[in-house]
Amino acid sequence: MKHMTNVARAASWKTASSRSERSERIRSALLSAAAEVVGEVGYAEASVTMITQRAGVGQGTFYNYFKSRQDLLDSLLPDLGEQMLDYVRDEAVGGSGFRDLEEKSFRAFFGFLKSTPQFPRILNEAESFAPAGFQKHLDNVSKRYIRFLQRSMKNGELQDYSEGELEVVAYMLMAARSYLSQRYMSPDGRSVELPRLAADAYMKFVLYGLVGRPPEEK
Amino acid sequence: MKHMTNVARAASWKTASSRSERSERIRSALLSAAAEVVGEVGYAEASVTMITQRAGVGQGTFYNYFKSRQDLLDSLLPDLGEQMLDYVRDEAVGGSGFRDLEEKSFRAFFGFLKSTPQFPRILNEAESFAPAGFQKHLDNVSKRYIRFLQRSMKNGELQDYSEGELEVVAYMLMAARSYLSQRYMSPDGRSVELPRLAADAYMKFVLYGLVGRPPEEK
Amino acid sequence: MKHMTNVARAASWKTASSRSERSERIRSALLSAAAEVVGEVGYAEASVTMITQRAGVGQGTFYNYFKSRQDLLDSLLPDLGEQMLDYVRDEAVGGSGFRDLEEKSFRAFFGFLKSTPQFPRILNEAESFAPAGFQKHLDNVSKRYIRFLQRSMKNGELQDYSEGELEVVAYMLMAARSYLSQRYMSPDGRSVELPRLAADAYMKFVLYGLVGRPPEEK
Amino acid sequence: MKHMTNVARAASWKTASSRSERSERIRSALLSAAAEVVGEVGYAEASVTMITQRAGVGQGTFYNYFKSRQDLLDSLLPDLGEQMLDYVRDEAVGGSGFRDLEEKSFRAFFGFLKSTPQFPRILNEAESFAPAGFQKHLDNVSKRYIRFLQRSMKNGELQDYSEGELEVVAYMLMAARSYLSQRYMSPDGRSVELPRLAADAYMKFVLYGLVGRPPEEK
DNA sequence: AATGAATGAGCTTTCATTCAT
DNA sequence: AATGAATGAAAGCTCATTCAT
Repeated sequence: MKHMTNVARAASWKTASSRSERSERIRSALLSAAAEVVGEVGYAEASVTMITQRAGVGQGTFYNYFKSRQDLLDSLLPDLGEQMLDYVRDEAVGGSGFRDLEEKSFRAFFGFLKSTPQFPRILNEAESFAPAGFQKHLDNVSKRYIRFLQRSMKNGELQDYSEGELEVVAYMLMAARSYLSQRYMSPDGRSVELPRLAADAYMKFVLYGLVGRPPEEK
Repeated sequence: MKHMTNVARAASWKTASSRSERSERIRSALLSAAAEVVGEVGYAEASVTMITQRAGVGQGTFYNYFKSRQDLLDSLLPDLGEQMLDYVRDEAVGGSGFRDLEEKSFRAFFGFLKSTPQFPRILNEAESFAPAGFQKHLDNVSKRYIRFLQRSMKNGELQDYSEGELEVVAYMLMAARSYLSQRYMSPDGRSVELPRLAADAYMKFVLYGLVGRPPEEK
Repeated sequence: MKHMTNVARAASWKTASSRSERSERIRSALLSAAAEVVGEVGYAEASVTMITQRAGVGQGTFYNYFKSRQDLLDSLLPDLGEQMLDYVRDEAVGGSGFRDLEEKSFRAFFGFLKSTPQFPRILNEAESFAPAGFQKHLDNVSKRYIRFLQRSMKNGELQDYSEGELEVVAYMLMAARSYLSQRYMSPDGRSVELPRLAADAYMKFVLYGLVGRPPEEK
Repeated sequence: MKHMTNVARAASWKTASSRSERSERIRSALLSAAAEVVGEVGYAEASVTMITQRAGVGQGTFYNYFKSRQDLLDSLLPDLGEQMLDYVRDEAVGGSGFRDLEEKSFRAFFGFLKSTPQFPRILNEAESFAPAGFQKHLDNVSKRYIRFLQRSMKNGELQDYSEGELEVVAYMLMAARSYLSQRYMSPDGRSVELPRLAADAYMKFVLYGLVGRPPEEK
C-alpha cells in the first residue's frame, strides 16, 4: 500500500466487497485525502472540493460521511496521531532503559514523518483549527510520555523530579520534537530529514537534563 | 493607557493633533486591532471588516495603510516580535551569569504575555499564514539566543556543546517557551499564568541540561 | 415565446426535463439576460448580480457556467453575432444578383434588430470590453461580405475594384450599418426603426458607388 | 506646445500668472489628462485618481473644477471634437470643388489623429459613457457635412440626392471615417496610419457614389 | 448511497466623493 | 483654492452546504 499513488490509494474503495467495507474505505479515503490536502495547503485553504477530488468521490458524498467540513477537520489529527503513536510504539518495542527507549522513540517519530510529512503542519495548525482534536492528541501523547518518565524514575534512571515537574518536562520534549520537525522540513513541505547533529544534540541535552550524565560513547 | 479598553485605545487617534501624528496613530491602531482579532479568532478568520471595526475606522481606511490584508498580516509578527524582544531585553538588563539571565528572560517572556496574550497564537499561526514574517522572527530570536549561549559557554558556564549543537538547543528552548505559553493559556485565550512549578521545572531541566548542576537553592 | 416577458423567458429552465437540458437552458438564460442587461446599461455597468437576477438564478450559479464575468462578456458578441448572421442568411436566401442580395441582407439586418435591439450597443462596446470577441465577429462578417463582393465582381456586376479595395469597402458598409442602426435607435434603446428614406439612400449610394448605375425603379 | 511631454503640458499651470489664468490652465490640464487616460484605458477604467495624477494636481482639486467624474467625461468629447473640427477646417481651407475638399478633409481627419490618437476610442465609447456629449458632437459634425454636401449639390457636382438622403449619406461617411480609424489603429492604440490603398478606396467609392464618376488620374 | 448543480453569505478590494486642514 | 486621508457602497468571486435526481 505504501507505494500506491495517492489517488490510487484514495480510490481503492472501488474494489471493496461488502457494503460496510466500502463505506469504511470511503471514509478512510476522505481522511487520507484530507491529510494530504491539509498538509499541502493548510486547514484554512483545504476546501471540500479539493478533498473530494483527491479522494475520487463526488462532492456531495462528503456529507454522507461527515456532518460538516469542521467535523472532518476535527477527526484529522486524532486519526493521524494514533497512527503516529502506533508506529512509534512498534518501533520502540524491545528497547530497554530510558536512554535506549527515548532515543528509539525520538528516531521513530522522525521515521514516521518520512511516510507522513504532512504531520507537523497538521499538528501545528490543529491547535487553531481543530482545538478539540489538538487537546485530545496532546493529552494522549503527554500521558504516555509522563508514564514513561515515571517508570524510568522508579527505576532510578533519572534525577529527582516531582510528578508535576515531569509533566512540564514532557511538554518541553514534545515541543522540541514539534519544532525540530518543522525546522528540518524541506522547503516544499514534502519531506523531513533530521541531521545527525540535531539528533545528537537532542539526546545530549535530554540526557544531561534528565539523567545527569552525558551520553555514553557508542 | 494600559487599562483603557481595547476599543478606546484603538480610537485614541481621534484626539491626535498633527496630521502625521494622526496617521501614525491610525496605523498603530490597525496593528493593535489586528493583533487582538488574530489573537481571538486566528489569521484565517481575521477579516478586514473585523479589524477596522475594532480599530474604529472605516473599511476603506484600511487600504490607505496597507496594500492588502496579507500585507498587514505579514507585518503583524515582526511588529509584535520586536516589542517582545525589547521588553525582554529591558527586563533582563543587569542580570549576570547564565543562570540569572536565562531565568530573568524566561520570566520576562511570560511577563510580556500578560499584556499581549495573543502572542502565542499569532506566533504559532504565523508559520502558515505569514511565513516570511515568521522566519524573520525566528531568525531574530534564535540569533540572539545562540549568541547568549555562546557567550555563556566562553565564560565556562556551560557543558561542552558545539556551535551547531547550541543552535539545536536554542530551538528546543524557544519551542519550550512557545509550548508552555500555550499550555498555560487560559481557556478564553485572554491571559497566560505560568505556575511556579512550571518555571521551576523549566529552570531545573535547563540547568541540568546545560550547566550540569541542579539549580542552587535560593 | 417571442412575447413572454424577459424574466419569464429567462426562467423557463424551471420547466426543463432532463438534467443536461436544464443546464443548457440556464446557460442560455444567462446569455440572454446578459444581452438584455448589456444592451440597457452597457458592458461596464452590467454586474453579475443584475444578470443573474434577470435570468432568475442565484448569484453563485453564474460561476457554474462562466469562469468569470469577463468570460461571459467575451462570449456575448460571438453568440449574438452568429444569431445575426444566421438570421440574415436565412432571409437573403433565394435572392439573385448583387442589388437584390445586398438589399435583402441590409433589410434583414434591421429585421434582426427588431428582436435584438441591444445588438448595436453590444457591438459598439465590445470593441473596448471584449476585444477578442469583437475581432472574431468583425472577421466573420467582413470575410463573408468580401466573398460576396468578389462573387458579384466576377459576375461583372460591379465597377473595377481591387481585392484590397473591396476589403476597405466592406468595412465602410459594415460601418454604415452600425452607425445607421444607432442613428435610428429609439431613445429608450428598445427598438430600431429604419425609415424607408434611409434604406433608399443607402441603396442609392451603394449602387452608384459599386455598380455605377442608379437603382432601377421598382 | 505640441512637443512638450504630456506631464509637462499638464503641469504647465504652475507657471501661470493671473489667478483666473491659472484656473483656466488647471481645468485644461485636467481635460488633457483625461483625454490621454481615457484614450489609454477607456472611460470605464479612467479613475479620478489617474486623471489627477496625470494632470499633476491633488485628488481633491478635481472637484473644484468639475461637479463629478461624469461631468468631466461629458465635457471630453465636445472639447476634443471642436479641436478636431478646427484642425480639419484649417487644413481644408483653400480647397475647391467637392472632390478636392472631401479628400483634403478626409486626409486632415487622419492628420489630426496623429496628434490625438485617443480620439477614435473616445468617440466610440462616448456613445455609451457620455451620450449627451456624443449626440452634440455628431450633430455638430453632421450639420457641417450636410451643408458641405448641399453646397456641392447646388454647384451641380453631385448626383441627384434629396436633402434627407444627404443626411443619411453624411452619416455613412462619418461612420466610414470612424471605422477606418479604428481599423488602422496600431495595436498599442498610440498611432493611426491609414494606408494609401484605404484612402484611395474611400475616395473611389465616394466619388462613384456621389459624383457618379471615377476619380480622375492625378 | 452517490452525485453535482444551485445557492447565498461573506470575503477582499476599488473608487467617487467629502471634508478638515 | 489646493490637498489627500477617510469613507462606505458596491463590485467580483469562493465555497460550505443543500437537495433533486
